[in-house]
Amino acid sequence: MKKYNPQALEKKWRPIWLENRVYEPDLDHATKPFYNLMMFPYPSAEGLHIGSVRTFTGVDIFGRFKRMNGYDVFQPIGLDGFGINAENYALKINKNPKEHSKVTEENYYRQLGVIGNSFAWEERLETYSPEYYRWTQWLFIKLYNDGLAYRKKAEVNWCPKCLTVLANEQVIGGECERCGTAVTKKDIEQWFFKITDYADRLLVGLENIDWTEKIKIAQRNWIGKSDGAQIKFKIQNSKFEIDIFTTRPDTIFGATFCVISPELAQKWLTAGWTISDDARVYIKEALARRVTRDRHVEEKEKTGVFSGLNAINPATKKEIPIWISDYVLDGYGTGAIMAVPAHDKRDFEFADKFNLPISDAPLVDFDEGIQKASGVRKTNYRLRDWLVSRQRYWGAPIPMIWCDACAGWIPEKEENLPILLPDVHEFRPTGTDKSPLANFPEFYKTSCPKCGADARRETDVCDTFLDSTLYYLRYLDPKNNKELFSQERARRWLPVASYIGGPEHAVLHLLYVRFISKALHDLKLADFARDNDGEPMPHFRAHGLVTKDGAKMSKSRGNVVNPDEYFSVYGADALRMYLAFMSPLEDGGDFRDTGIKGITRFLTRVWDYYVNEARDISASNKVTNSLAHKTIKKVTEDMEGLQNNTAISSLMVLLTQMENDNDAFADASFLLMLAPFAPFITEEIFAIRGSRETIHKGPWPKYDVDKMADDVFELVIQINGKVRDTVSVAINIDEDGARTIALSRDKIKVALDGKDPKKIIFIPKRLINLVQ
RNA sequence: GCCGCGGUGGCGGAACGGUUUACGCAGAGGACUUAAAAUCCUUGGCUCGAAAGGGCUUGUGGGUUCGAAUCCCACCCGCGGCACCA
Repeated sequence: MKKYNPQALEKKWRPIWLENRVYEPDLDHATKPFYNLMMFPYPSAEGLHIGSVRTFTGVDIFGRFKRMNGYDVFQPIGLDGFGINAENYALKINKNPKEHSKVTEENYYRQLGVIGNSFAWEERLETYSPEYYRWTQWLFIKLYNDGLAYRKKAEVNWCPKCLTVLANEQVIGGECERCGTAVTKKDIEQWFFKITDYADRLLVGLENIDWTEKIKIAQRNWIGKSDGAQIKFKIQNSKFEIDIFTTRPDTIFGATFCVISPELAQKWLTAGWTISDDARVYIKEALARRVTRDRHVEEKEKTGVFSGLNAINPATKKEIPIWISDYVLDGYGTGAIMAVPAHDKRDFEFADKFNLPISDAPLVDFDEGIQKASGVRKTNYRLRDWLVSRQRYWGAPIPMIWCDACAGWIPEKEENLPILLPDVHEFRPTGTDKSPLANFPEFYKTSCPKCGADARRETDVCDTFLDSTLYYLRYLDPKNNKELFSQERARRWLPVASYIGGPEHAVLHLLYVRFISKALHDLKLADFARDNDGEPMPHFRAHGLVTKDGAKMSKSRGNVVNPDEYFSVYGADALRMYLAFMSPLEDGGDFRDTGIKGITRFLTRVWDYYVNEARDISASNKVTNSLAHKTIKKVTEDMEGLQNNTAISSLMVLLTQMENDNDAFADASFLLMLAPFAPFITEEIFAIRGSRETIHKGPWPKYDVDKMADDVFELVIQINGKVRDTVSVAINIDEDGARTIALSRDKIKVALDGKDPKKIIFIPKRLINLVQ
C-alpha cells in the first residue's frame, strides 16, 4: 500500500520538468503557436495572495489543456515591478527599492514555481531591469518623434498621498486608483501621450474583438463619443462670436441663453473684453474653487453670473444673455453651450434658479437644426490625453532633455539608452511638482544630444502603465538587445491567443495597451493583426475577484490570505483544484478553506485507484463506457469555456462510476483529463504505471458521439406538468409505448382518478405529460 | 440619473423551456476503533404527517406555455461602469 504524498511528488517533478524543458515552446519554429497570456503581477512585499494564485492556476489549467491538445503553448511570466507600491514598501523598511526588488522577485518566483504552473521560465522579465526599461524609454522617444508625446501646462490630477500627478484613468470616482485618497487639482506642466488621436479607432476596434462585454462597455463609456454640432453665436454689439457644442441641434429654437465656463470667461477677460465686475469676482472664485475640489464628486447647487454680454441665437435671431457658470466644463467641446431649459435638466435647473427665460419652441430635425443655425457636424470625445510623467523615483526615467541653447526638448539618442535610474540615498517623493531625481545634479546635468551645449535631463519618471504596454512583445524576445522584439516571432505568435486579467484594468492597462499597439503599427514598428488594426489581444476574459469575509483582500483590512500554508499542508494539486472548483474563472467568490478536504479525498481516491489497485492504463484499453465518452465531451467543452468547476465535478462523477464498475474504463483518459488540474499526481501515476513520456503533452482524449448513447433513460411522468412518477424505459420508446407504460403505473392510475387525459405531451428521451 | 450584470438549500455552486438543488463542503445516523483522527455506508430544501403520502419552494407580483429558475412585463435588493461631458 503506497501512500499519496503530494509534497514528495512536487519536489520530484518540478526540477525534471525544468530540465526537460517541457513548457518551453520553440519560439522560432512552432507550428501551432498559442500565446496564453495572463496579466503579469504587480508585486507587493507580501507576495502572492490567494486570489492571484487562483487566476494563475486558472490560466495555467487552460494553457495545459491547449498544450495537451497539440498546441505550442507559450505561457510566460514576469513582474510589473516598477511603481509606488514597491517604492512605498522600500521606504518603509528604509531600503532602496532596487535592492528590495530582488527580495520580492525571489519570493514571487518561488511561489509561482510552487503552484506547478507551466511557465516558460526562460523568457521571464522584470520591468525594472535596465534591459527592459530601455525599451520603455525607446518607446517614449518614438512617440515623441512622431508627435504623439508632448508637454503641456494643464489642470491635472494630483494625489496628495502618493505625491504625484495621475492620469484621468487613475482617478476612480474622484479618488486615487492606488490608494483611495481624494484627488486634487494642480496647474502644472506635464508630459502627455496623444491617446485622443486614437479615440475613434479605439472605439471602432472594440467591434472586432472577443472581449467580455462588460469591459467593452466600460471602454466605450470612457471614450465617450458624442455626435453633435458646433454652432457660432454672434455677440451683440461686437465683432466676436462664441462657438458652442451641442448634441441637440434639433433644440436650437429653444435655446434661450448661453453659458460659458469660468476658464473661457477668464480668457475673454485676458483678451480685454468688457465683463461686469460681478462676473470678474465670480470667475476668480470659481477658478480658485476648482484647484482644491473635484467638481465631479457630488451634485451641487449651481452657481453662476451674468457676463454682461448678449448673443444672438442664429436660428431665432433673438438676443439672449451669456452667463458664466462652472456647470459648463472647460476642456470638453468648446467650453461654451447653448442652454435649452425646456429639453435639458441641468439647463432647466439653472434657468429656474436665475429666472432665465424658458421657451417651448418645437423641435426640428437634427440636420435642419444645424442648417438653420449655420453650424457644422462635430464629434467630441470624453477621453483625454494620457498623462504619463510621475514625480516619483521608482520608474523608468523619461529620456528627454531640455536644452536652453536649442530652446526646446530634445530626445536622448537611442544608442545612449537605457538612461539608468541612479542609485541614490534619498528617493523620497518631494511633494512638489518635481521628482526626487531633481535633487541630483549628477543625474540631470548632461549635454544636449543635438547641439552639445549644457542641458538638463527630465527628472520625472514614466507611469508604470507605460511599462505594461510592451511586456507581451518583450516576452517574445527578452534578451534581444538590438530591438524590442523580433518581427518574425511577433508574426508567428501575435496577436495574443488568450488574455486573462483583472476587470479593474478595463480602462487602464487594457486601453493603454491597445493604444500603444496601434501607435507602433502606425510607426511601422510592429506588424501583426494588420487586418484588425493591430489589436494586440483579440480574446480577453476578465477573471472574478476573490474576497475574504466579503471584502476585497488588502493589507490594511488584515484579510489577505497567504497561499503558502495551503501549499505546505494540502499540496499544490489540491490547492489548484480547490481554487478551480470554487466557481467559474470569470466569477469570483469569497475564499473559505472548508471544502479543500473534499479535493484531497478525491485525489487520494485517484491515487488508490491507479496505484494501489494497479490499473492498467495502456492504450489498448479503449474507452468503452458511454459515461466516459460523455465526460470527455463535457470536460473538453467546459475547459474551453473556462468552466473548470463543472469539468472537475464531471471527473468526480466519472471516478465514482469507475470505482463501482470495476475495470470499465481504467485507461489513461481519466488521468489525461485530470492532468491540467493536478499536474503532479497525474505525472507520478503515469510514471508508476510505466510511461516514459510526460503526461503533459497529451494527447487529449477523444470522444465518440456514437458511443455516448444509452440504452435506457428515466422517463418522467407528469400530470398537468407535475412530476408524479419516473420509470426506466428503452431509449427509443415512442409516444404510444410511453403512454401505455405511464397509464399502467399504480401511482398514475390513482392520480388520474379514472379520468382520461385530454392531451398528451411526449418529449423523447425525457418525459410524458398527461394533461387533464 | 443613464448603461450593464446578478439575486437558486446552512455554504460554494449546478441546471439556463422538461424530475430545481449535479458536484463538493458542513450537518445527522451507522460501521471500523479501547477512544479519537482517517476511511467507508446511509441520509440530506422547507413544511404537514407515526407512515404511506400531500402541500410549498429559484428576490416580489403578474403574464405566456401542457410545462418557467430559464421567455415577457412591472417592481424590490445587491454589484460594476459613466455621471453638471451639453
